[in-house]
Amino acid sequence: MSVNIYDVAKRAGLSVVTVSRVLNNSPKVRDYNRQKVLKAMAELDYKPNAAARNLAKGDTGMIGLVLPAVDDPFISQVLFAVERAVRERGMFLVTAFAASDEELSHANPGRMFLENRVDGILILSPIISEEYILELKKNRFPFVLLDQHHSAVQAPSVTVDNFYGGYQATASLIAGGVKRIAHISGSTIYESSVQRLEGYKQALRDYGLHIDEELIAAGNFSVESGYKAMMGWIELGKIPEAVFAADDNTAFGVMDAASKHKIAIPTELALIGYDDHPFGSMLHPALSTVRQPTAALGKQGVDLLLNVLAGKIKRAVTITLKPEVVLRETTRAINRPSCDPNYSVS
Amino acid sequence: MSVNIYDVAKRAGLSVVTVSRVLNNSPKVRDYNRQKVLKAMAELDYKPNAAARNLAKGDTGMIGLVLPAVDDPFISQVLFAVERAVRERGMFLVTAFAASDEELSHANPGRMFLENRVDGILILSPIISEEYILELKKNRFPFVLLDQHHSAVQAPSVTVDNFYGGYQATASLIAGGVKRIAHISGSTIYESSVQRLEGYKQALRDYGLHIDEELIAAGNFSVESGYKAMMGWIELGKIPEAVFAADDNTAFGVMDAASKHKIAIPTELALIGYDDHPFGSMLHPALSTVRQPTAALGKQGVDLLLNVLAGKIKRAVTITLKPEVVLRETTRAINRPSCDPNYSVS
DNA sequence: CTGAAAGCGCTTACAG
DNA sequence: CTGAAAGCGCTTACAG
Repeated sequence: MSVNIYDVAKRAGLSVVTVSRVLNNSPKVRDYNRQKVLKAMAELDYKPNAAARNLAKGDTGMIGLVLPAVDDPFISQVLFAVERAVRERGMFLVTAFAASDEELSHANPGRMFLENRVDGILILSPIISEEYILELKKNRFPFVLLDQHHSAVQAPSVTVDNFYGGYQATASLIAGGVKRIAHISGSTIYESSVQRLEGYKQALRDYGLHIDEELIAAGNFSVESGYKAMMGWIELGKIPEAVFAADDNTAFGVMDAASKHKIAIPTELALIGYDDHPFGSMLHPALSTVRQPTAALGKQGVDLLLNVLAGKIKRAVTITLKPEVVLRETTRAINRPSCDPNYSVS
Repeated sequence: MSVNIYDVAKRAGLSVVTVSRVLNNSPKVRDYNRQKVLKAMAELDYKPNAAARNLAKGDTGMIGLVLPAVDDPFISQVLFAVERAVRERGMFLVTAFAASDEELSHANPGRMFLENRVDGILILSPIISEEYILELKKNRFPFVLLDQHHSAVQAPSVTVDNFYGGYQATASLIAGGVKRIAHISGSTIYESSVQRLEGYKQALRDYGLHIDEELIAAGNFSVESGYKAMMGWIELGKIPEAVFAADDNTAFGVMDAASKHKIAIPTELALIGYDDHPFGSMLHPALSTVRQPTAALGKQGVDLLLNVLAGKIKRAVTITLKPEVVLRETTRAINRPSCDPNYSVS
């Protein structure tokens, strides 16, 4: 129907093999001939057919990304980073969103590798069944896990150190001179939530502070859960001096509750979130937070998958990235003696 | 390398044609034979090769979506809807994010159709050069515009009625009994911003209210622009009774400023946003807004593109969807005589 | 550096 | 309802 490699070859007065070589930037084509081919291509408005190419080469030039259908800045940022990395390598990104865990584990990614649609897949999801991963392994379908921890199954993955993030967030609060530091966790079915909580506890211990279970509230990464937790403490008359929220959404809820009850931030209540939600920097006061290395997560995930595809990876490698604390206005100045037990805030 | 249609045919004791028919759910295969093929496929763990299929059939089974690399609930929701619609039709979604207008108009979508990677593309972008669309038309590459208006170029598209949305938002404020209604616009390089502004003005006119240019601020769909606009009016001592913000981000900025200056919402200031950002319903008070028909936009966009691909569309059709006002707590009760000029709020 | 030939794994008329 | 044959548009050894 449309112009193909034979048309180009004929017009250039050369063979299809040469045309193919020009297409693939093979160095062994006489420059004079290369020009002839290029000219013929332009004149005929030739567009290579990806399907034919894939069939002949045995790959698809496409990478799949399985991710939750959730409007969340962390997810979005990783998605952008993955797409960019894939594009920069001349490939394309096929996205499969999963609205539910069920979809995630089965229907969606299944379709991709069952039809050889993509060369490999990246899986960005807080939860995914181990059986599913085992099936991927059994089928020898190349994949890389993003921001995911599986103790039982060995698989190539790129993760972020949530324990470190929780620890640093808490430590930066402590450095501001506060002592009664609360935490509102994320859903504890997620390993990341558990790790952030553990980091929080460890920081408290390391600085000789008491771990008060009443100041640890169960949240679920939502504005609402932050609001409710804070309201709970207010009603109890047990208002903490500082809150480490498991994510920025939760922190926004805390700010909302504090605002409603005229609790001044950061003087009466210091606050730090997690994820560096774009809103955080625009609020008054601007929210301190822990920034995840989303760009690196996406890029390194793609690189790792490409290495798996190239057969360069022998065993299950795990790359661990570190998040970074971003101090803005909801935490107090930290250039103070952070470990002086006699120091107290005026 | 892996098992192909011949292996299946041999094992089933039938020809590849029959196997192919089973693969394509052709009705003219004796059920007994169909079972034999299915059994052979299962036993061999056969996976059809998409590239071979595409090459033989002449299509790719993939739809491309070009969209801005922006973390915005409207964009995300349309993306989810498009992916779902594409998936429900047994196809796959290839996403191309554009970080800049330059990327949007050229590099990205160009790659998709230049290599016949997808059967057609959907373009979701506030701005896109007309030359680019013209080029798509010249190349006869199937595409559909989403939420985009081009006066000069005729193209199949699905849009949302922003004039209507702006009008209804303003009218619902008026119904609450307020008179001095301000507007903070979106970037006016976007047609949608202009339309919302026009709808606002028309509503004011229709209800006999004065259009005060000082109460129309230029924003840019950001929290910051809402904050600044509101702070501007506060400093001027010219605080409006109500604000129609061009989007929820802008409205959040207004809430932030109001909270800082202890301006009570909705009693002292009524407020309505646009887009139905998930945060809106979680704030206290919960934000009234205008909900965009994102699910329908995505679904109908895909349907339209599929019709274009099937050759069912003759000329440039434009489907226009209507947004819907969602009243929550930042606007006042509307069961009041909305058009009574003598009515005033206590 | 260039090209003839075979092959990638399907589908599509066509004939039976 | 079933199958032999040709074809989709490329790439890859192999030979020269």
